[in-house]
Amino acid sequence: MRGAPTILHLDMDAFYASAEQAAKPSLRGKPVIVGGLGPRGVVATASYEARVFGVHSAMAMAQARRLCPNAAFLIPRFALYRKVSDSVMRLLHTLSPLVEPLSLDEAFVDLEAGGTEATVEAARAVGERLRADIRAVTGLTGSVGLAGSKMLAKIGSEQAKPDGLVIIEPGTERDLLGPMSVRTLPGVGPATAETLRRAGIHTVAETREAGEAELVRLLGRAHGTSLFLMAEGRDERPVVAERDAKSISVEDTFDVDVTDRTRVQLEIARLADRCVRRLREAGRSGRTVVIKVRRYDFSTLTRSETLRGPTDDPGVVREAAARLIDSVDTTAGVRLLGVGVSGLADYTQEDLFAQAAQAAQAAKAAKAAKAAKAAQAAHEALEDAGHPPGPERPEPVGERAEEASEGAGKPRHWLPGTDVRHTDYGAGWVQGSGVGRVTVRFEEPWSRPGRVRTFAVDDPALEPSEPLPLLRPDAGPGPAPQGEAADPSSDGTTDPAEGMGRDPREAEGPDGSAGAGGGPGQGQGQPVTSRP
DNA sequence: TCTGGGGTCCTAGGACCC
DNA sequence: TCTGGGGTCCTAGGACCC
Repeated sequence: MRGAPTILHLDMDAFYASAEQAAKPSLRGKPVIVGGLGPRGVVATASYEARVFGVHSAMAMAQARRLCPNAAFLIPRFALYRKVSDSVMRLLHTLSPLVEPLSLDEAFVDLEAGGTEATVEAARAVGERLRADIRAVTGLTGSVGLAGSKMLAKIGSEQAKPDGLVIIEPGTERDLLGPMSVRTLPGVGPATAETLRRAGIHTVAETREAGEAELVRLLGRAHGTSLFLMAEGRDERPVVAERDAKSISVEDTFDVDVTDRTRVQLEIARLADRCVRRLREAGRSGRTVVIKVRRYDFSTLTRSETLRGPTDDPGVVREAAARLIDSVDTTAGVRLLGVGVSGLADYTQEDLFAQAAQAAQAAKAAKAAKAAKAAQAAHEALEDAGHPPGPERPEPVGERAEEASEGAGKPRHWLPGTDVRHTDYGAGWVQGSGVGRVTVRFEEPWSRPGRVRTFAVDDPALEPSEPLPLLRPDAGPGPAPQGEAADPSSDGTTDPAEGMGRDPREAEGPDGSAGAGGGPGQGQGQPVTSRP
């Protein structure tokens, strides 16, 4: 606990949905729901307009559609969010070297380590300037919490939402926390809340009164003690920058449960390859291979195997994963499969060869030993199950053959929300598709709301394209505008929400680039100030 | 049309070792 | 031949977070 509110927590407001609204002028002021669009998708982020209807993160997409049928439903565009996130994180690094990102849209900053004076006034000034800079650089809004600890800074940013700043002054923590729900405290989810509720504990004050011993009895050592400290407003966790990942994993939920054993094995092999690709991109290698299986009834299990040494060899990981799935009964159907690697080691350029050779050798040895064991186990299992042991080599079925040739025929899937470019109409995004047609809205982040046109899905004039930046790139020469764009127009009087919800029919034709507004380059802040 | 995908941390039991 | 006491590693599961 610090005597001054020098721990800052930034949380971007409805991040994915706001980014989509900034990118798509026709969606501003309207409900936007970003998430998986398949039959088993969930909501990643709902815009504030959609939240009014009761839509929230992690809700099944099907339910969101029932609650808010008129929303725009879009798939996430992580490439765009990462870019925006990077520029926000760069701004945070100008405040302090100690920045701890929690996700693409959230981070702690230790202002004290950045030399900010330890006073309420100085902290507030830094927080407000940051908010203005974020708006100027990204066109989006973020909320800021400032306090003497991480927990309270985070509670502060939550209270500040949307588009605000809250300071929790040191000394006021206990009184502030007392009446709040115990769910407010970090680490208290549905299960813990239920355990506490059964013990008659609902608020932070009641948690405090229960005492540490009782909390430890209810929740175990680590959880109990940390909860007691949090309830007292005591939180000494430091802001930690640059934490290395400890595991890397990939998983897929299938639209329909998979029962075919061959398909299960194929999917596991694909996931293993994807996982290794990610591993290599991160320049790491790992020693423990984990598979994850979620069955038809949502029950989930994991199986893991630790190799003799770290590897980033796709063959080694694929084979380990294959052995692991062999031990799992999937006959009733699986809804999800996953492959992960943990026990990560750095994989540096110098010892690349030595390490690779060593890992390969170790893996080989482990493989030989395990393979013998696995073969024996498999043999027994088969006999138990009443199957004749023997080399079953199922042929690929038709389904697989089709999948394999999918790339060649190029049947294009136009997913709602994705970027496209048309040779005549320019940049736009897919609004929907079906029965051989695709509907595209032609607009750019800095244009007025655009027009909709419909094409055949295989129209050669239509191509997938990259996300455009949210603010019009500076056309002129010279340095890119940055932080000190604390210009007077950033004081909140020109809200990016203005000019929203305009009738698309008013918009000018999709003649493209030279369109509306524009303004004298960037740094002015607002993504769109178009007016009638 | 119930329930994504990518992580972190903790617990607990058994193996193994000194 | 009734139970030692830790430590560490591995595996599996679960809670939680965004």
